[in-house]
Amino acid sequence: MKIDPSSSADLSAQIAKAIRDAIMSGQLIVDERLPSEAELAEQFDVSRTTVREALKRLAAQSLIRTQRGAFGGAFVNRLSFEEAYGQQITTSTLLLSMNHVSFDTACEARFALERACAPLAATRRTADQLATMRAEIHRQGQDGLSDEAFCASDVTFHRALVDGAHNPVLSYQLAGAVEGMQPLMNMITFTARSRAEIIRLHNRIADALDRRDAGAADAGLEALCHYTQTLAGEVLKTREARRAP
Amino acid sequence: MKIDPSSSADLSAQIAKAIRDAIMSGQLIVDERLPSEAELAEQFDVSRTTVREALKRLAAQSLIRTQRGAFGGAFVNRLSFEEAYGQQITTSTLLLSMNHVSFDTACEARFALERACAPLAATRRTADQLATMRAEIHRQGQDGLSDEAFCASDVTFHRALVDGAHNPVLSYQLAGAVEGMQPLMNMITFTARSRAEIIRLHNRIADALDRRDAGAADAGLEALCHYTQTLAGEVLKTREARRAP
DNA sequence: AATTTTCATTTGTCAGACAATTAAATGTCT
DNA sequence: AGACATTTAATTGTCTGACAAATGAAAATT
Repeated sequence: MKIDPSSSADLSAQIAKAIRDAIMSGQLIVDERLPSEAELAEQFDVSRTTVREALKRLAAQSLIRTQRGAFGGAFVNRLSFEEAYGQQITTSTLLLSMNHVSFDTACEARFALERACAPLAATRRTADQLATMRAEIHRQGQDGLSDEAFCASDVTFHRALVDGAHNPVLSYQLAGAVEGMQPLMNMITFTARSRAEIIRLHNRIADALDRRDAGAADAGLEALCHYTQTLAGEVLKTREARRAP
Repeated sequence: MKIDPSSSADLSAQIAKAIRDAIMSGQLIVDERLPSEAELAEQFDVSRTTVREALKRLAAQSLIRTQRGAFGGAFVNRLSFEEAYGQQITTSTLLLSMNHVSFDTACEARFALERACAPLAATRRTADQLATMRAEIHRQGQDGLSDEAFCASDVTFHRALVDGAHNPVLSYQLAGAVEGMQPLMNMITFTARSRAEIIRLHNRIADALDRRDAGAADAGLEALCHYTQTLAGEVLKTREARRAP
């Protein structure tokens, strides 16, 4: 492996890219041990410091893991769904918060994706997922629940719905869409009346999945999407009125 | 900011987490300059080396960018859709290839998500997206096209469809689903007959979007999903028969 | 045979140095 | 005064050399 010294990029970035490419192309396979830092430093003709910075970049993407001690080293990491969820959520959250994505756009995307899961969930959902959804609906009706806790319960409810499709790839993709929206959802103040309406729609969706009725589940999600956007629209209108009376 | 020395994790990982949390919670805003490496080293009571490794971790996630020279430093980066696409694709690709995700599962997820875009694309697609789709269909019919080139054109076609929904959040999410599947799609050998059938279905979808007929577009995608899975099933069956005759 | 000790290897951290870059500050000339 | 060249200070990028900490293998001991 060699590095282009004429490139303007940092050496550590170039080395990270070279190793990343090797992993993605299959030249380095899962659990394979990379050469030691000292060996890599020699191969790339850079200092150990630079190699280490490159390895930290890869570790940040969960592409490698490191272990100290003799027979330790850096190993190609099997990217787990668990780790991938985390990264998806981090990226999605920041993407939404940093790019002035409107509530409507994010909401539309989230529910469009969630509705894609509905037919599969109607067919495949187990008693387990249904129980989670019912439990969260119950929690959402409790008195003294903060808006944050209500939103968190909402996320759990929807993740159970998505998991009902029993497709890990869908669950992974939806993790970003559902959890990434939480900060935006947290901006809404949920009145007792709006909570009641959301709970009603949640029940409608849970009932539909209970009956394995894909069409009804989809309609319930559509209604929930519409209601959420209406709610957000009202909150926004109120705020603007308060700012410029 | 302080660091827990009793924790087992690397100092650089802890520092990276502390800064990442500050960014995600809004304590550090976009384009804000972080303290210099020397200052951070003093604040966290570690060496500059360790701080640098932490910053490289954050840079790998596109959370910060660095600039040399006086008045340079590390700045909180506005995560662009562009950068997020890239990370999504990297993560999705590795996730699929490293976890023995079956073709059917990946295919199901991809088309479920894509069908979520269809109704929006039928309403909002511009002439631009339609032109891209038609052009790619034309390319797909050319003689002497390699399987890889055919797949690449397929990706472009589907991304145009997704972009037709004119929802950047959807486009971002689908980038992972569509492009992450490319290595799996590349494993299929496309015969002249199967290419013709795929082109027929692509035309059917493009026609539906042309007419702004959401139902027909959805049906076309469903048919394409089914055909793709059939095709993959046959390829798999052939390979197994060859391995154990 | 089981246990303890030693040892070599490897990553994690540190201190100090210098190169490269860059924008501001300063100086110089017209 | 304004345009241009030079200096300067701050900051990241890289290197060197060192030591600590962890860890599994091998050797020594019981």
